[in-house]
Amino acid sequence: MKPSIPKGTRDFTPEQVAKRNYIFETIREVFIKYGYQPIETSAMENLATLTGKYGTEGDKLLFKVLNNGDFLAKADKEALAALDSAKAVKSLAKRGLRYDLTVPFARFVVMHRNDITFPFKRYQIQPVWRADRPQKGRYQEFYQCDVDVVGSNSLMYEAELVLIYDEVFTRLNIPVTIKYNNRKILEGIAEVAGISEQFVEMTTSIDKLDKIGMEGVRTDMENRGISTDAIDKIAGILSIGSIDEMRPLLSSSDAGRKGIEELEEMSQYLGTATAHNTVQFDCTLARGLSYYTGCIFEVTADNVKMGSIGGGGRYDDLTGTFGMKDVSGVGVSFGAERIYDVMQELDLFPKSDKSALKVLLIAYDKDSHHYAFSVTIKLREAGINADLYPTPTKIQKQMKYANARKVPFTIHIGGNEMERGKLTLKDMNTGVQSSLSLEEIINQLGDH
RNA sequence: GUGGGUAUAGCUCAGUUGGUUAGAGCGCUGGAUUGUGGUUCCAGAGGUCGCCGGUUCAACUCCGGUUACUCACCCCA
Repeated sequence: MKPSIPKGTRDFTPEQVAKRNYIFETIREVFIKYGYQPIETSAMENLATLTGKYGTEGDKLLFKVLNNGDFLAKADKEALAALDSAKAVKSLAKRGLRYDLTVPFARFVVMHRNDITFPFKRYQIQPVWRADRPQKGRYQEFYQCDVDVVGSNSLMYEAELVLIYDEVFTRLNIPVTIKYNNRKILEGIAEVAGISEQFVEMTTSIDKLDKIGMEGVRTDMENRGISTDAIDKIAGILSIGSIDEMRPLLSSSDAGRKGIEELEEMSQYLGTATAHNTVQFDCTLARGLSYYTGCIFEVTADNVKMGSIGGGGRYDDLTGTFGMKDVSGVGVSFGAERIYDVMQELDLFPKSDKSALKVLLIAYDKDSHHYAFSVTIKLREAGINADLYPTPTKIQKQMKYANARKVPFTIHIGGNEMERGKLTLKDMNTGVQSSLSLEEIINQLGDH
């Protein structure tokens, strides 16, 4: 059969894995430095845990895991006869693949509440699955790097998460803009415009601003049934750039005032820190229809045309659906796949790879091949990534292999080397060869 | 869910208004080369032209269907 992989999935070559690990490790190091602890959850969740958490659209994108055994015997015969897939699936699949890391985390918190000390700071770097139509920068299996803290209302954490964004992208050498807003400010805008009941329509529309422009948003809001009066008011407020100018316009709204208060407190915490990237207030930032209730964040790469490479915010009642009330959380996510694409485009990956092979040994005959193997063992004991070509075949062929492996050094061992007890070390970049003892070679390669 | 595009060698792709034995580059294998690679030269292996049907004397080529992949929209990371 012709080999293939499911749509929206990918294989990764050794080179790609090295680059991806570089991103994951950088993110992980920063998370740990800020006091976050790792958790992991199973790829599969009970379907009931997942359904209803992502809206009707999200439910359609859940991967279901078919029940084992004679699953048809226990299936909902009526639903099957009626060809009602949505109804029948409940009796066919009791498990599904996780859609994001936030809902499994909420479940985790509730289930382990007795073992957790709050505020609980956790990070999680794992793949998630969505049965979406794949396209550029969008896959059915992709990694999320989430960092959240639950069990505290302190706006210190909002500031901390901004600093985490700043540090990660500084370390990765990606210039970014970190935008923030507050859901309560958007609520305030809706209230002032007199369309509180159309809040969801308004935010969905505003979220598209950078894509379709203000005129596009106006017509989109019209199509969603928002009055032109309200649209004028909303457009007027959105054109404002600073929190100070916004304050008087939202003074009549409780939510609006609270939102501004929260942003100011976050700014105070941030005030003492120096960010390397642009951190700016953007009242047009809306972030879809998710569960966010307070501050929201979004990160975009400067100089590259790409969707957001990170986002997150405050959610007041994430664990509520699992029966644990009044637990506030705030968190952000890093889009590892898109970060990879950005770094690839800007050529930001480090050239040297510590995990790559350092030296390949080449033997000229059977005797020296055995000798070379013992040298290989000694090099490995000295902590040097070393490999020996499996047979003492034609040198040309062995050198070709060395090139393919992109190894920076080769060690040649034949009768001459064995007699003199000195090995021939070749620098593959310069072509320079030198006759050295094993100790000298270990010293030289160990330094690099 | 809606709408485009593509499908030919392991990979990237050519293939003339339909015409007889379907090509190139890269890669692979062997050789030129008895202790030295990235360059060069020679030779070789490798294809039911995605699948099914239709039109035609004749289909990789035209038409219909189908499947897969892909891009964009919706939504999202």
